Order: sequence, then structure tokens, then C-alpha cells
Amino acid sequence: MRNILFNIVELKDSFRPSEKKIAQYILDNPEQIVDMTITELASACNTSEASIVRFCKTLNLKGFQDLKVKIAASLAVKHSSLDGGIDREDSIADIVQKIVDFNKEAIEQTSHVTDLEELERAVDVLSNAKRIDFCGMGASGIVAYDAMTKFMRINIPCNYYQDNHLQLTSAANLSEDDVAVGISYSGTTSEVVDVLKAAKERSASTISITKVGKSPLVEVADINLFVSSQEAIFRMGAMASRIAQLNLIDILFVSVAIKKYDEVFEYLENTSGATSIRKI
Amino acid sequence: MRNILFNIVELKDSFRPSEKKIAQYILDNPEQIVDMTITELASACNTSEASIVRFCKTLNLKGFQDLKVKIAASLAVKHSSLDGGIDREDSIADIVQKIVDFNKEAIEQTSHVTDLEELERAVDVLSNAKRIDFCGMGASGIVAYDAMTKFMRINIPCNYYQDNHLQLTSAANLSEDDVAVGISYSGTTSEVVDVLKAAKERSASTISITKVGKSPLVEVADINLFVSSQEAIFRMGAMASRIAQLNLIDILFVSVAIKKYDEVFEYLENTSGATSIRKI
DNA sequence: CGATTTATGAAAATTATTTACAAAATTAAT
DNA sequence: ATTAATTTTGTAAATAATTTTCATAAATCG
Repeated sequence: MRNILFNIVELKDSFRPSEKKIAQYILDNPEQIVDMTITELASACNTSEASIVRFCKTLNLKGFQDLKVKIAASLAVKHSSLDGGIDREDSIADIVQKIVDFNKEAIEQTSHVTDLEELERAVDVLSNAKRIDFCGMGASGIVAYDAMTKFMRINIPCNYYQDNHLQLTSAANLSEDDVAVGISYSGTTSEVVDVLKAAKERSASTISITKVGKSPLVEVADINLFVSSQEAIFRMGAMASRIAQLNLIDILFVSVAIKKYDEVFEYLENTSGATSIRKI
Repeated sequence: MRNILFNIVELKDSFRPSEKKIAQYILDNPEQIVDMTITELASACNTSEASIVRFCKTLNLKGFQDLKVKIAASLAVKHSSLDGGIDREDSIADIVQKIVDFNKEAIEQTSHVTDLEELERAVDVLSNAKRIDFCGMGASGIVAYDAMTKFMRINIPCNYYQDNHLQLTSAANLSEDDVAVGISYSGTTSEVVDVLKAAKERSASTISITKVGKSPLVEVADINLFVSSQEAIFRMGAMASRIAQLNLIDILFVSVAIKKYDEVFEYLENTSGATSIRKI
């Protein structure tokens, strides 16, 4: 996890009031922070040292010193110019460059908002799953579908249904050895939330994949995985986030495959043969 | 500000004995320093806190905290390592970093293998299309599906069928104002080739999306778009290529949307409203 | 509206950093 | 080789910074 400033922007909405003040001050004066003491920062933010420390802990940092070090590191990295967005004056070459930068950035951000411990837990339950149900609607359905095609390859029984009734029926038949993965960029898709609730009722493990921050889906899931919530470019729905989600699926898949290396190796050989008959 | 580590190397000869020990330790373990206290560093260097402080002053730094901040900033220069591939000894953090690098690389490659003129032609025919059929099997089906969900948003009638018979039926009903987009990583998927052949028979425009190189699909399509063919990591199917393909779809979509800016603007507003009722 | 949870800051406790100073080591001069 | 001067160093005290505790205030919930 590297760019702490970006992290702060992302989490801003979920901060407590005093934390918001601190976040704002830091984002307004990042280069000053590294030269300030906790007491100076506290008074500059009209808050207390304790709140600064809590703020650091909220960010999963060891303490104020850690914050300073992370900010110093963040400031040393320069950003590609994605700010302007895409407009009608842009040439095809411009658009290619911007979309490329944008999608690369979305993937990069994933690693910054990824909680490795949470990821590890997800890999654990997925590795031990007797069956996995992937659930997502609309664009997130693509991600769920992609996940299914991948995990099928290593012989883990898994489902993805487009129809919410089928999703619910399937979830209602899960057991405690099974896993339901709910994918929703906003975290508010009621169908997905309902499926995870149904899965939970059956004592199955539940994993969410959403944008950073609180949401109904995050509330209901046992394990929460996040992708970046920056969707500034052009006026369109969750475009880059979908690539970030797929990137996360790749990570989960490879991690599970590595964990089950010996048995999986064989399956990959088999399915590689299967798709070489009908290349995709 | 100069890179402090570089600075230390330069000044090394002019240091006092105890300072040399400190300098050596810092250069040997720069990433550890930022997590150490002055006491820890002193004992690690077999010297005293006072010497550390003097060392900092020698470097014209305010003190030990300043040293940590400067080192953190120096370390924030990037290092990506894709060489080794992923193996069972890799930690979760390693896997995350490698997949992230890998997928970013796949996207970056897209822009290098993209023929802008060919892309421009593709954008032209897509912009003028009365109807678009997207066709792909397996993992490429995900890309076709994604493309459909996007182009639907700007009110271009389009189809994606999983069933090859339906794909062929749909293609058989295309006219010369329509476009068929065939997606296949290898370019050899017979179903996709057949669909484009059927489309061509009906005088529809045909676009292929494949890895670079000759293939049956490239032979049959009017316009050929390529993604990079690097698939070195881990032993698995076209994993990163799918992200590269999606990136290409993003480019096509945004380019078409920009081209039809005025009318499209309104549609995006509408569909944005539609999905805010049911957030994905 | 009361009960419970959550958020906050003052102050205490802890920990880290810096400084002062004396001892040790080194150097230079006889 | 011995001594004085100088430089370097570590200990311990002083200072400063950070973290924790805890009581209270604010917000939220039933």
C-alpha cells in the first residue's frame, strides 16, 4: 500500500468529523505535514493530539510518525495527468493515451486500497470452498462471470446466474463450507445484498467486492475487498472500476491457484487442452 | 531536494568513524530505517543516539525525524518486477504486485500495437452503425458482453448472444449499415470466424479484436484491432489479454461517444439516472 | 424522551529525541 | 615517549513528542 494521500481522499466520506478536518488539512498542505509535530497539526486542525493518533490508526498506520513517513513517500511520486478528463477536442491518439493511463491508474489504485489481511482471509475461504457462488448485476455481472470462468478452470464448483431468482435459489442451497461472492461497485445493489444475506443465513462465508467505503453490501459480508472509487474521467458509469474489479479477481484466482498448487496444476493442464480444441 | 541516500554515499568519506557505521547501515537497510526509533538504530549500528543526531546534523537535517522523512521520499521511486512470473513461494503481497504490474503492462502494450488509422476506421463504422453485433466465446464473451452494455448506454442497438446459433441467426439479419465485431484472443475461434463470415455475406462491416499476428479471424475482418500477445505469467489462459481487450473496448466506446457527443450526452444522462435507481 | 453508542479532548503516561557533559580516543608538539 | 590539545564518542539528564486513558459531550437509536 503506497499512496497515502490517495487513500485519504478515498476514505474521506467514512471519516469522523474531527478526522475529516484532519484529512482536509493534510490534503490542503501535504508538504507541510512532514515538518510538523503532532501538537502543531492538532492545533492547526483545531482538534486534539488524540484525534490525530486515532486518525492514523483509522488509516491502519502505526502512528503519527508513520503518517509523516507515508506522506513523504507519497509526495515523492509524481502523477500522470489524468485530471482534465476527455473532451471532444481530443484526437483518437489522445483518447487512447488517456484511457490507457486511466485504466492503468485504476489497477494501480487497487493495490493501494487493498487490505492484505482481508485478502488473505478471502483467499483462505475460497481455497477451502466446496462451492462458490458469484453474484453481480449489470456491469458487475461481467466480473462475476469472469470469476466463474476462472475458478471453473481449477475445478472448484461455482455458479454465476444472471437471473436474480436463480441467484437466490442457489444461495439458499449453500452450506457452511461454501462461499458467496457479492460484486457491486456501489455496494448498494439490493439483489446482490439479498443474495449475500441468503448465503449468510445458510452459514456460508460471504465476500464483498465494492468501492472503498461503507455500504449495505459491506455491512452484510464477512470479508470485504475494495477497489478504488475514482471515476472522474468522462461522464460514464463505473468504467475503470470494472477493470479494477477484474484485476482483483485475477489476484484472487492466482492466489487460490498458488495455494492449491499441486492439485490445480493438473487442472490447468487439462483445461488448457480443452480450450486448445476450441480456442477463445 | 537531492536524494538523501545518494547524498550519504557522496559524503561517506568525510564522515567520522561512528557516522560511517551509521551511513553503512542506512545504505544497507534503507527501508528499515523509516520504521525504527533512534534508539533502535543506535543499537543496530553499535553506536549511540547522540551520534545518530550528530550524523543528521552533519547531513544538514533538522534531526532524526527529518532523516526518516527524507529517506522515505528517496525510497518512493518505483520498481516493478515482472521477470520471474508467479511461483508458490510468493506472498500475497508479491502476487498483488505482480498481477497489478502485469495487467498494467498488458494495457500499456495495447497502445503500442494499436494502429491509429485502423482504430479511426473502426470508430467511424461504429459511429454510423444502425446496429452492432458483438461476438465472442468463453473469456472473450465477457468482452463482447461488456461492449454491449457500454454501447447500449449511448442508444446504439446492439446484441451479444452466448449461443452460437443465435449469434449466427442475428448475423444473418445484418444489413450494410450494421457492424459485426468478432472478439477472439487467438483469432482462431471458429464460431466467431463463422459469425463474421455470415455478417460479411450480408455486406455488414466487420471488425476483429485479436492478438497481434495473422489468424483466420483477421483474414475475414475488414478492420483489425490488436492487443498485445504477451501472456508469460503463470500458466493460465488469456488472462491479461482480456483486460487489454476491455481496455480496447473502452477506447472504442469513448471514441464513438465523443464523436457523437451531442446526442450521446443526453443518453448518458438518461442511463445514469436509470442505473441510479438500481446501482450496479 | 431516555438509553446506548460513538466521538472527542484534557491530562497522564509513555516513549522518543535532543542536549549537556565528561570520558575516551586521537592527534600534534615537544 | 609524554603531555596537551583536540576531536570523537557514549551516558545520562532534560526536553519534547507521542500515545493512552478516561471522563464527558454529542449523536444515534429504539
